[in-house]
Amino acid sequence: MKIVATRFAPSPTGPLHIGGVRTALFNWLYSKNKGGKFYLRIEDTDKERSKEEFKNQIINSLKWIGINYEDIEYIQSDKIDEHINVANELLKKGLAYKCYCSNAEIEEQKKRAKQKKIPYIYNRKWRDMSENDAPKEFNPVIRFKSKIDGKSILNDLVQGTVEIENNTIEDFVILRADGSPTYNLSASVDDHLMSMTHIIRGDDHKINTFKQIQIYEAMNWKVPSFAHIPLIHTIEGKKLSKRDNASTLDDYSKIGIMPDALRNYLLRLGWSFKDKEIFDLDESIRYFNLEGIGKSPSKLDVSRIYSMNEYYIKNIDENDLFNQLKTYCETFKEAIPDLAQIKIKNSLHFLKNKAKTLEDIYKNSKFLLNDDVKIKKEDKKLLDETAIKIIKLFIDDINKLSDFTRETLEPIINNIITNNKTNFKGVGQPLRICLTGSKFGPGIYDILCALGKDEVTKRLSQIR
RNA sequence: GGUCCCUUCGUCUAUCGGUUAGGACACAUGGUUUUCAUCCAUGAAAGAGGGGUUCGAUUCCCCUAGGGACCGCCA
Repeated sequence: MKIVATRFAPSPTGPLHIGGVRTALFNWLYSKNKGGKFYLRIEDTDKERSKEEFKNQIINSLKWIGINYEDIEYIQSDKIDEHINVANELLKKGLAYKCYCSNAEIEEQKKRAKQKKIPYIYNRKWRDMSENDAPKEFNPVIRFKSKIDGKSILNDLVQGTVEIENNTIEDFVILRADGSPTYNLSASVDDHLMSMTHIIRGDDHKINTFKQIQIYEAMNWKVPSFAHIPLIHTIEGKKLSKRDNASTLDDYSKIGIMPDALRNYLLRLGWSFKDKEIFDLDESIRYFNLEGIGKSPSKLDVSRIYSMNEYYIKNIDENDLFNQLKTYCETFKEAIPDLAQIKIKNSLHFLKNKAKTLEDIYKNSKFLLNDDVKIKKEDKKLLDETAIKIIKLFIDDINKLSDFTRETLEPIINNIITNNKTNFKGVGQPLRICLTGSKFGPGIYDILCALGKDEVTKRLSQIR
């Protein structure tokens, strides 16, 4: 039994978006589930548009979400010579041919087809023409001699049996006029060279698959299994593209979405395992299969990403959460000062209760991060005479306290409430504003205890 | 226009001929929490339409409608 090998083969012509990440995830999970290998191959044969920065973005995205690939980094352009050799071999075998049609000629045919409203397909003009008739002025392209009669059948692992009439597939170009290989050639040669057993990719590749299978067969190579997964659609129902906003992993990491949460979300988008919603990493690998992939495209729902992230915030180990928060703050906000680290770590149990993202936790913990409290004008109005009076009473009361805990603070606040004929809000709100600079935030006892007696006294004393 | 694919609550989905069509997110209401949120409970919410096959169809088949992908010397 051959070991399962899958790959993710993006082209570095734009940032990797969330749909591509899901394709990578499915490939990775499938191979891990089978105890196989997973590779990354950078398809950079479009020299014009391929950029180093995109390649790095792709690699960083995979790293961030935890998809690790085999060490060997495949760069498609390294193998161009081998692609060309295969083209020449096909030529020699009579399974490919030189086509001397000019661009203008092809364009003209396309235009005519459009006018007549008939589908354009290259007319195979040079398929059987002699090279003696070839014009000398320009270089030919090499076209693959595609099957004309009958139909081809693809036993797709997701889509089932897909049939297509062979005459709808044209004699596609495998070598350009400048001698460089095209996608369908390069991809099949590379997949063969890399011994891929399963090719899992977006179903926008389905037609390519019929072309590529023909190359495999022409070369007498073993044809891998194919699985075409439905694309992810935008909320408008269109194919997700690089231009859509909130589509790269960076867009999510910068708002404080955690990799595991996004991985879990992406896994459940278009794939299911009974009613199970939460899959930790091990479970993802253990349960992943191709049978669970649905056939219809699914829409990206950001609110589910948030709620998944919220679930992870509330349920993962707090040390883990803290480390992720620390990295997040360093990267996107401000580094957490050493002194504040322990305070925040100890306060995580309540800070995270109000958070859907790491950014929310950061905002909730701002009052611990720096000690100068800025009070907004509108909030300042709430600090009227009675409020100030209550704060002063509170300072006096806690002064006597040796123990600064919820248990000792509760009676103090309750006393102030009764003595001043007010309610909890009447005490809690001014305290909160003075201590944190905000009307909203963690519970008042949580704030008090997290800051400690000295800091509370200090902050409250500045108010007048 | 041609080829191929898809169609269950708003969204992601469960159901492998017999269910009061289930769950999750979002939404609404109520409760807990002496703010906000969390949490808990409850509720509203779906088989595109039409034909078959069958004792019985969401499930199998066909047609229609709607949606999508592809149709490059891009990948």
